[in-house]
Amino acid sequence: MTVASKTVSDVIHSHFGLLTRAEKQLAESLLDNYPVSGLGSITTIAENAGVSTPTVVRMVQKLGFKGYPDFQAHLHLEVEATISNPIAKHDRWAQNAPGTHILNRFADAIMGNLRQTLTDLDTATFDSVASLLSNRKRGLYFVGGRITGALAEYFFTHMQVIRPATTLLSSNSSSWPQYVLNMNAGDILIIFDIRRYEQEMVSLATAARKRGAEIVVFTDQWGSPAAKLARHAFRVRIEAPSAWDSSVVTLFIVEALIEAVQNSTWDETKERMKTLEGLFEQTKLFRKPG
Amino acid sequence: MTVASKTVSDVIHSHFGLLTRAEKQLAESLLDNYPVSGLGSITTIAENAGVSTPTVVRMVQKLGFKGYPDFQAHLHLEVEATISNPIAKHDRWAQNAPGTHILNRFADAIMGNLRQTLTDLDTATFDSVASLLSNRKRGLYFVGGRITGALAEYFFTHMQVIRPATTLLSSNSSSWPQYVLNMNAGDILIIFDIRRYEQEMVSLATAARKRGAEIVVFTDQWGSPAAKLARHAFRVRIEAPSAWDSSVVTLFIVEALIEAVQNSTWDETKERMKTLEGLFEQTKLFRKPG
DNA sequence: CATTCCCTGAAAATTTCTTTTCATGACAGT
DNA sequence: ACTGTCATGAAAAGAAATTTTCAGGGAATG
Repeated sequence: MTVASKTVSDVIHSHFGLLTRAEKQLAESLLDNYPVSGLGSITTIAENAGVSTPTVVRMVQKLGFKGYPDFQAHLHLEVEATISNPIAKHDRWAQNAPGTHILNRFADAIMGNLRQTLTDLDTATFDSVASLLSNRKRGLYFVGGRITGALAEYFFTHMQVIRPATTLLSSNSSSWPQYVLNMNAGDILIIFDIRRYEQEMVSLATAARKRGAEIVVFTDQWGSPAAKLARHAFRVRIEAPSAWDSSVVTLFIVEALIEAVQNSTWDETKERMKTLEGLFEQTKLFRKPG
Repeated sequence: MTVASKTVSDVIHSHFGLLTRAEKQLAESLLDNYPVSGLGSITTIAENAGVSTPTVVRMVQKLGFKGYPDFQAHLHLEVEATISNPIAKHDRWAQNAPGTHILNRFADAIMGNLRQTLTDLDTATFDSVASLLSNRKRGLYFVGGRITGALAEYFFTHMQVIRPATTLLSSNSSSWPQYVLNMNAGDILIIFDIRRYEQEMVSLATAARKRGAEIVVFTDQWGSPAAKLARHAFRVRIEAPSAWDSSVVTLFIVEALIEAVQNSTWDETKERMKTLEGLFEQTKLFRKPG
């Protein structure tokens, strides 16, 4: 094979599937902090990756290099190309693409959203919500709109594993009254409502409040009307260089909450997850193999 | 002497007057294309400078380094500092919270994931996939697993607005054969498969391939087995300070793709969205006000 | 349960790199 | 011109890195 035109990183990726366990471990170590991680001697990088030097030799040969020195020479060329090219000085995220590539523009926007959201976010709110969701006596109800329904589902799927009494409301508002009927005082309704706010969300929130439920809202910086009825609201920045809004930061908050809840009830959660594993295994036995 | 705070370049400059003819020659060779020129072995840089290796040793010792390896280690650190660190690391993202707050730790992790993913990502792959998805003659099929199903749904919901012929497969694998039956050659199957890879995904991918479908896989850095059958695969970093993997960066790629597709077919999409608006309005009229 | 295959790292063998030694030659001062 | 000093690189010695060999071990297969 010819290695000339492709970067070492490319070569590693294109061969990744063919690598063995120790080799994958090494490859990851190399790609982590690439390409600087490959600057040292074969002994050094073997140690950093936790593999033996023969593994290094075998892998670089498998990748098509003559030997470690050859491999390193290619890396040096790349380092040189990266450093000596002033434009490449990381005003861009994705290499080998213009700074105006959609990936780079998106990355900039998401960074800004994340920073702004976290600046505005009150960590006390976050902690309070995490604590609310950790309380197993409270039932959880998740609901999202047309677009945000997927986020609600994502949140629900995780919480369902972590704790009992979690319910995902259908995106179809006609079925909501039945869910409200089942809500008890102290239950929590988690609403995702991003702009083009859905009118029905307010009705749902009002009805839930009447049943004594607490409301947590994920919305954008302008605020869903449902946020006014909420005990806690997360105002997330959603701007993207796109005709669509970005849910990346919202998902970020959701994942952080999942971890916070899981962490605060780990002992109980651990048991649940073990049991779940068992159930999955059983389910597999019921099925015919692929 | 301590070399810690000063760069190697500084040290060379400050000692330049004390250097002999051959050493000055070597020093200039090093400063030319600094610091990359010092990456190779002592033999290499001696040759490049046109001096002998003992001259190199004598000079670096004169500069205060223990020996050539010591000298080179310092250079490596400088190269690393120059290359990495594209965005200054925030000691804390969320104000008024300790740096160890889950939000801050999560933000660090996601930033690392995003950076790493974009470094590894081939923009040509991204563009190819965007182009594939933009082709309205190709039917689109989305499928995800237990956790990633929400991502598939999110992607699907957007693409459904942007273009016709999009289908979301149920997470339940028993219904997949019927979908495969409807696939035509050239159709595209978008698979989300993150670790704890689901065995059925490979079967699905194989079956789809037999029907002539192209496969695009979203997976993690270790790679779903289904990725081997794929025309294109996105390897996304998913590590988080959590018992769960993070889907944030995956969602990022999805959103960027949505925008890329939408952008490349804006004229057609615009019409569709207008029509859709109208349909939503109509639906509202059918309902009683909340 | 035996067998095969292949990954893996310890250790040896080999190559390369780094340092030291030392002879040569240039130059300055006498 | 003689002598001492010092820079310089060839070559040897020493150290480290790289590659190869090989045996143990684990997973897959029959």
